[in-house]
Amino acid sequence: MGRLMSKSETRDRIVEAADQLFYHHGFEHTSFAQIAQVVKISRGNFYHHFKTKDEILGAVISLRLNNTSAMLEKWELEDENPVDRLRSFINILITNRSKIKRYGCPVGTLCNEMVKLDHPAKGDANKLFTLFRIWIRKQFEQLNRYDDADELAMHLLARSQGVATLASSFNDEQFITQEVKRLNEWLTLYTNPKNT
Amino acid sequence: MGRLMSKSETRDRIVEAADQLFYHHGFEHTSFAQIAQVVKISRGNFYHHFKTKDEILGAVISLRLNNTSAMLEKWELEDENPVDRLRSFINILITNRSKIKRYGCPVGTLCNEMVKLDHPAKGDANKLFTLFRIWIRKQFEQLNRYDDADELAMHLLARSQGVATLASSFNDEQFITQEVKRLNEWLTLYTNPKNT
DNA sequence: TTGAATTTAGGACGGTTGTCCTAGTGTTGG
DNA sequence: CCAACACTAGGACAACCGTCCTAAATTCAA
Repeated sequence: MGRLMSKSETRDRIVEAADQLFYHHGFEHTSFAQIAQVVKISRGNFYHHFKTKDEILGAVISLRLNNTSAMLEKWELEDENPVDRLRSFINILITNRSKIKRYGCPVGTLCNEMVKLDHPAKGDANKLFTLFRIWIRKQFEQLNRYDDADELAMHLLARSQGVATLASSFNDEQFITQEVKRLNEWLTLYTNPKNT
Repeated sequence: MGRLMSKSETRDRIVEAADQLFYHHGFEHTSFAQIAQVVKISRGNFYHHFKTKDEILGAVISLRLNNTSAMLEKWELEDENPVDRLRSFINILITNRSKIKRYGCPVGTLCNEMVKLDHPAKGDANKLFTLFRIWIRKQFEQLNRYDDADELAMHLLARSQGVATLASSFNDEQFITQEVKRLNEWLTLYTNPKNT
């Protein structure tokens, strides 16, 4: 009767569904049953694709790492100078503002949960942050901020995280716009290469 | 044999244990069994003190609201001027840095979880943020920043949240010190009352 | 066309969860 | 001292969880 799907095809659909559900409702609060309902496969079928729930989590993190890498590389190509690239980073707050308002930052909230659960994948989830950290640091280095590039990168990351946390807690989208303006003003300070 | 404890006494011990466990492992991941183990009462005994788990959550939030209020009032009395009061606020990042490194901010992470669970107590948890928000706003108003007092309050809150999120994700205590220094420098800009 | 391999559905399983009931113990006021 | 009350322990309960097994359906190669 029904056509069977290739293993990898179904696998991808599972990972994509889990990705969304983990973001919307958290990892622990998402069950196999919910994922199965979205993907429209039977609960028992999971075992054929993933041995454990943690294995799905691993695949989701891996997917996000790939997507993030691709995004960062795209910015690297599209934008002429480091400041514009950093503005592209800041601008994801605007682009994703309605989702951020509802669910916060996908990276920050996942890391938060992993920390609370003391989950083995804690370190892998953090690689998402590290990806951004290194990329931002590189931009500041290109602005000749060799000494404090990493500090500036962490600062910018933290600012973004704070915006996402408060935006979702207060359900306030306008606050995102407000803070992005501040961030862009702050970034202007670093437009001109440092002298010395 | 053993002496019975008054209802309110046991109740308080339950709430305190739950408060810690919710902070360390999250609300959903904390079970009645775990709380019972800490308080050293039987699982079935809960029903006499709390009808549901959500009721415990309500009591925990209420406790935190009281503690926070008391802390803010104390700062209001102890510190001479608004800037020093704001520095007291910033300084909790230092005071609680080892716990923040391990578990993040108790307010932010709880609100995060409530949002993901779409929990009825979401609004109550957010009152914790609002408490800080109003208090910080008041300090900026006393610095004659009538127009943007609330914006500055939200900004300061967001900065603190970002620090807590990244500190726990990267398990980095030194980063807290680093950012607190930045925050204090930022605050210096507002030392002198605005002219107009 | 036949046989092996892949993909699927459905359900069993042991464990844990929050909730709730009941019997018994300790406490206290009359 | 006794009855009313407050508190507790232990376990029943249905529901759900992640995991895993088995058998049927589909696909594909020989």
